[in-house]
Amino acid sequence: MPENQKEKSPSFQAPKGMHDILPESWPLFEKLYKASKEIADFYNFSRIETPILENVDLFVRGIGEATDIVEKEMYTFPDRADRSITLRPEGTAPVVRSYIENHLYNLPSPQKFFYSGPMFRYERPQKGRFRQFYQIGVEAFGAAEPKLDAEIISMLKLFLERLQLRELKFEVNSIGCEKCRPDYKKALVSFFSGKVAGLCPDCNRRYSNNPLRILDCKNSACAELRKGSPKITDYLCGECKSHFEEFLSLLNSLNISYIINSDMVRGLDYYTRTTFEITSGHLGAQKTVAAGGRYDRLVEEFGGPATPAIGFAIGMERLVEILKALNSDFCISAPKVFIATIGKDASDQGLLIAEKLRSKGIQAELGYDNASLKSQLRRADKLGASYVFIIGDDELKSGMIKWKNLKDSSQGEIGIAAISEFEGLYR
RNA sequence: GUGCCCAUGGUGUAGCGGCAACACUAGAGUUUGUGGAACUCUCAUCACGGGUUCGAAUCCCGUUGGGCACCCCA
Repeated sequence: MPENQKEKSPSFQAPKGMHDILPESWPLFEKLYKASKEIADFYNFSRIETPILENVDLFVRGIGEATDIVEKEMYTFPDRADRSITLRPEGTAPVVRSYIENHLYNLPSPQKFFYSGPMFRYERPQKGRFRQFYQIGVEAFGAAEPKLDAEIISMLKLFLERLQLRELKFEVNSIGCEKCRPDYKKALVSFFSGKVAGLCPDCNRRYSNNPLRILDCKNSACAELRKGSPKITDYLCGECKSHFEEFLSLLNSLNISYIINSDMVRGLDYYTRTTFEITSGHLGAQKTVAAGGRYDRLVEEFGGPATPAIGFAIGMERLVEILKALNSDFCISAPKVFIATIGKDASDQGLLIAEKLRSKGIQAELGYDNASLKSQLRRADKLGASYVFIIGDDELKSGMIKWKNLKDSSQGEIGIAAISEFEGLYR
């Protein structure tokens, strides 16, 4: 930066609700990626990556036309050939699309996938809620039995435990299938039919649009009015009921503590039977850290063979927020050696030595711009380097480089040619 | 999309109509080649745009961004 020359330039900002992941928090994101890859391997989930852009219809059909996401939260725009393109607001519909398009159902069943990447929702930003946010997701196709549901919850638990997160709440529910849910809806509507006047304006809208949503309204009047309302778990058909019961009993045998929240409703239309949500007390209103459920009808609805499926997604920023709150240690790796040089010739020699060391897998850093030896040492100290090599005219002449151990201040000399055998570098 | 709150160096704050201050961080230096301490110096068109005023960081309007809650969700 040239001094005294401040140019008048427009002040750019990241778009609303979008943020940079800076070097200081990247190690935490990396920790999540690493842990997810590890766990995915244990459970035989393989990596899949879908485009960030999809045709708008995929989400309209998949998530549901009347959902908030589709109605008001999608980034949808025409491309140059006037196709309607959407920045993916979630990961399940794209993976289902890929599963069908690439005929992955011809591979041995079940097929299990995981992915990670940015999602986009045009919402009002808040702590823990962004317009571009990152998710790690998991989808498993081709197994209907509750064993898979329980296994997936267990997988999620193991992942969270890897990150030392134990104070999380597991909530589970079953929202039935296309056979039993309509009966429940009817029962719910008739329960509320006499009470509509007392419900909040939002719930009046829900009453006709999506009565299930009245159940998780936070308005106290609505909470009062729904006391004694019919529970979905009492209306499950025989198959859904035994699926749910078996699922719960497997969670018990796996020693996973959970609570049944029969008011938990998912905002995406594709869910059937098992749904679940993991919440944290460390976040504000946006406390859901991971959520998912079964979607046994979606593959068929998209034109594929009837294939039961289940999946979940983890909100990375929210998890990172918790890790930060817990002061989770993460280290920025320090160079093993800092090469301080005096003069142009030494500086060039320093680059050669650094490159030689790096090619042997040793992390090395250099002084730049002819900074004084003092300031180079100061920087070496701040970076946390273990050793400094000092190269000046004398050293170039004699072929012997000075080394200094920054931890115990010991010093010594070593020949330039023998530098990569310097034993301190391998401790 | 709705309601409320906020915006001063890189960070955290003070200033409340009259010379923009403090702490920390970062960079440079303290007589010529040795870090961590001390000291010195450097780093702000007070988020942006307009208005009121002799005079605005301060008062008013708008914009942008952030936060809390709702809606909804990961």
